[in-house]
Amino acid sequence: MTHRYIKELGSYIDQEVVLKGWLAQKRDSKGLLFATMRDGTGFVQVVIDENVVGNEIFEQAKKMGQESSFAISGIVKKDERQFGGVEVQAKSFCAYANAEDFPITPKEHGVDFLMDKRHLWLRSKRQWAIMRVRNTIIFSIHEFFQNKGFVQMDAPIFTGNACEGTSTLFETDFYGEPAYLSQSGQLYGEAMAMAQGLIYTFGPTFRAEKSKTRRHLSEFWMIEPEMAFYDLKMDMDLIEEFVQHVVGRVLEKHPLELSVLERNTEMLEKVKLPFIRMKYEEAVDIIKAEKAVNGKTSIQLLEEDLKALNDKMASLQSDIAEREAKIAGGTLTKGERNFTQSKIDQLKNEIKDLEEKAGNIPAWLESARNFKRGDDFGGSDETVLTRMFGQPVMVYNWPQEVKAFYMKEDETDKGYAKGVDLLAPEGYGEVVGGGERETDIERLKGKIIEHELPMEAFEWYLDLRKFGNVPHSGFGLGLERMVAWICGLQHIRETIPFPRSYGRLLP
RNA sequence: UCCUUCUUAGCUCAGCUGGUUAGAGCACAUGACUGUUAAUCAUGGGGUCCUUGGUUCGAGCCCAAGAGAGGGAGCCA
Repeated sequence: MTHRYIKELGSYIDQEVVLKGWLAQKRDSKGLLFATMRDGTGFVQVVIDENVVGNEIFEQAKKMGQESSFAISGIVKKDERQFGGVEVQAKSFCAYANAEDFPITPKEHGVDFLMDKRHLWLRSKRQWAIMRVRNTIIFSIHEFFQNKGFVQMDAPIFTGNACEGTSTLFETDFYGEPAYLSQSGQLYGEAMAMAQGLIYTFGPTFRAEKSKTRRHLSEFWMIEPEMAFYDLKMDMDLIEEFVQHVVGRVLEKHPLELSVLERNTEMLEKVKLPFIRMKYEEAVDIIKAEKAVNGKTSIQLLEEDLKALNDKMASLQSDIAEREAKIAGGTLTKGERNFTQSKIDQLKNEIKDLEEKAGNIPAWLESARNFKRGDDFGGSDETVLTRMFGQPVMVYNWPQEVKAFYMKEDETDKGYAKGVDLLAPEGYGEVVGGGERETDIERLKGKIIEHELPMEAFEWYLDLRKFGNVPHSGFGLGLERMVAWICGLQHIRETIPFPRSYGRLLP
């Protein structure tokens, strides 16, 4: 008999298999033990019957703590009630190592606690599902670009200059000289595109901002394609094809994982070509409620959302009151009382979250009303704009001042840069940012001076314009934001195995 | 950096107007139960109430400072 993985059990119905893995959860009653085994490829319930395996082995199995490692052989049975549709009836059992007092119990835990235990948290079903989806996203990104003949390149991590001159960078000592950890590989990508035509980078990126929000990490992974002979329009066409490809692959390969994550896939099904595209000025009209979408302005929609939140909170409150009355009634069994009590705790937490959300809306309303034309979008503006459509929105032709120095000015739309941001719906914000690059060397020099960047650090970059200058474009994708959006996660920290953020260096 | 909320058992939380020996559930341990899916029953162990200082006859609760965390703003992908 050969070792099989849980994932493949569907093709071994009524056959005997060997499984090796860890104990995710167990329940026992007299002579019968239900153990949920996980082996990395999935989760399956194993039933161990004292009459089958014998008293000694049964006792041994019963003693296993959560996350003990063990192997079994047994018959695969179809059972629609089970996660994955099968269960295994054990014929023999063999322990590898017992585990005691595993800290992550089937109870709810706080984020801080779980982050301290991240090395163990990764084993839980939800984290398992996220990491599987992350893997598919990474693979499908490579697949997309490789199929189109793009060459993957690695940009340096140590750099001598702050590329866009804006963000705070991590400073290190490079043989006595200050060096910075890369915040973007894009300028190097441009150089390589002039050598290979179509390229993409896929590497780590660092930002030293002391941000504590659900959208930020200090270390994250970025994908930056760069294409010679592409203008802004071709860039946008590529972005939407690319995003649709990645989302499509996840939908295709991970229905089970998405259901573990309770992801509403309806929103993902809407990621279809062509995406909504609009110029910055039109987006501003919508944010400022000067223009309605589907008969509603942003302000009306936000006010409706606020009301809906308040209604929801009121209904949860009455739900809690009802359950509390039940407990006070005193007719419940102990089990029912516990269940009701934990339900109440859950509802209270839900209310807390809703209160936080509702608390933000007035500020967002205010910021939408007072939005200053010409400014960059804030987090709330992005949320408001995509909220109007419920699908990804591409905003292009931004005021030059808010975009990086290398963005090309639109000849027919003076003062606007040919940049584009792809905003994901449901509050996930900017997932992709890109645009057509400035080719006029004099203008580039002017911008470098304007942005007060050290000219000598950009000499090599300016060389790219001196030798066979061509129109070219590219974009950058934040991997973790993409994972958060596709998985529908509250927090970006769950999207990467070991997140690094302000105040978090371990584990 | 600013605004805001929080810190009580291994975990999630309750703790009234400042008043006797600080509670619950989960988890854990022992026992009972042959089909469980966070819902069986009984018993048991488990506390630096974040830290420091102050007010008070008396502080988990009030005041001050500090540390850590959550959410938001700014900045960004």
